[in-house]
Amino acid sequence: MANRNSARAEAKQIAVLDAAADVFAQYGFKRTTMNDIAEAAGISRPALYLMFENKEHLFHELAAYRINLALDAATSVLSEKGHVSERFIKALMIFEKTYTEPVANSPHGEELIDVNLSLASDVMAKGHGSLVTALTTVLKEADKAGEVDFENSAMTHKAFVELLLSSIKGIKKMAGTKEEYRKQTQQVARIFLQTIAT
Amino acid sequence: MANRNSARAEAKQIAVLDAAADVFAQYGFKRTTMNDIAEAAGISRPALYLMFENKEHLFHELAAYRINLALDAATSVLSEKGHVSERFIKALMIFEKTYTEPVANSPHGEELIDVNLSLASDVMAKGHGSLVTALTTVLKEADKAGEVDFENSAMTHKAFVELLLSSIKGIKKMAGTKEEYRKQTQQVARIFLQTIAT
DNA sequence: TCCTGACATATTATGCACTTTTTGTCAGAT
DNA sequence: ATCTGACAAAAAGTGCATAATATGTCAGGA
Repeated sequence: MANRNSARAEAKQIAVLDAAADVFAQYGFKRTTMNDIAEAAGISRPALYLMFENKEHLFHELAAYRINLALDAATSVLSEKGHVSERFIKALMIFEKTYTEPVANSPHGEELIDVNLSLASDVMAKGHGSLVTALTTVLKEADKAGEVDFENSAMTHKAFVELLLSSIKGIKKMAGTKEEYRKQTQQVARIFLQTIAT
Repeated sequence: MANRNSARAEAKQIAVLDAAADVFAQYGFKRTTMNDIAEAAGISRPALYLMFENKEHLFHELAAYRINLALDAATSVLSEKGHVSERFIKALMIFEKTYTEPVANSPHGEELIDVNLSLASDVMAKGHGSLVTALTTVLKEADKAGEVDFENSAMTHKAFVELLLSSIKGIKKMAGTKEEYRKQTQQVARIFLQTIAT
C-alpha cells in the first residue's frame, strides 16, 4: 500500500507542477504566489505546503520534472530505427522543443530563465550531462558499427557532442525567429556530422 | 588648415576615448562620472562636454572606435599570405581578442556589455556586418581560386559565415576559461572549414 | 488521515522629506 | 580660439515610517 500511496501522491504532485507551470508562464516566478498556484491546482495553500517546502523547492522540482520529460523524449527518439545522423538531429530538436518551448512562449521567459539558473542550475547541469551522455553513447556505437568515423576528427566523441551543443547555444542567442533557429540548428548539426561521415 | 585642425581634434578625441575606456573598465559605466573621465584625460569637464554631448554619446563613440580597431586588425590579417583556413581563423581570433579583451578583463564586464547593447547596438550590428562581409568576400575569392568548394554545402558563403559566428557565440557562453574558449573556437572553425575543403 | 481557517511573522512596496552628487551651460579668463 | 570656474537644475542616493502582501505553521474540523 505504500506503493499505491506514493504513486498517488506523485501523480498529484505532477498535476500541481503542471498547474504551477501555467501560472509561472503567466505571471513569472516572482509575481506568482503560493496562493496562485494552490488555486490553479484546486487545493488550499496549506495543502500545497504539505507537498512542497516552499516556492523555490517547488520550482526546482518543476525544473527537474520538465527536464526529465525532455530527456525521455530524446532518448526515445535515439532508439528508433534509421541512420545515426537522422536520429541524432531529431533527438536534439525534440529535446530542445520539449524543454524550452513552454518557457520560451511565456512573456516572462527571461525571468524564468534567470530563476532557473539560480534555483535549478544543478538539474540543468545534470540534464545537460545526461543528454551529452546519451548522444555520446549513440555516436560511439555508430562509430563501432562503422556508421561514422572519428579517425581524423582529433576529438573525443564527448568533446564533439559538447562542442556541437555549445554551438547550438549560440544559434539560439543569435537567431531571430524560431524557424530560423530550427533551420540553423539543423545546419550546424549537419556540418558537424558531415566531418565524421564515412 | 581645416584638415590639420580636424585631424588634431580627432587625435585628441581618441586620447580621451582611451582614457575613458580605462575609467569605464575600472568603475563600470554607471559609476563613472564625466568628471572622472575628464580628470583621467587631463582636461576639464566643460572641455569634455565640448567634445562629447554627454556620457551616452561618448560611450557610443568609444564603442565605434574600438570596433573599428578590431575590424582593421581582422582585415589586415585577412590580406596576409597563406591558406584561407589559416587566415580565416586567425582573423576571427584577432577580431575577438581586439574587441572584447579589454571589457572581458574588467570587473564590470557584464554591465559594460549591457550598456553596450543598449547604447551601441547599432555600431555592434554594423561591425558585425562588416566582419561578415570581409569574411564572406575572402571565402568567395577562395572559392573562385579553388581553395575551397561550396558545391555540396547547400548554403551561401554569407550564411556559412553567419552560422559559424553564431556558433562561436555559443562557445563563448559555455566555455569556462579563456583558453577553452580559444581552443574550442578554433575547433568549430576547423569543422566548418573542413566541410568546404577541396 | 488528510486537509483547512486563521494567526503571527517576514517580506516587499510606497511615500516623503532630505542630502549629496552629477549634469549641462554660461560668462568671462588666458 | 580654447578653455575653465562657478552656478542652476536635474538626478540619484538615504532614512524612515506606514501600508499591503505573502509566508510558514498550527490547532482543530471533516
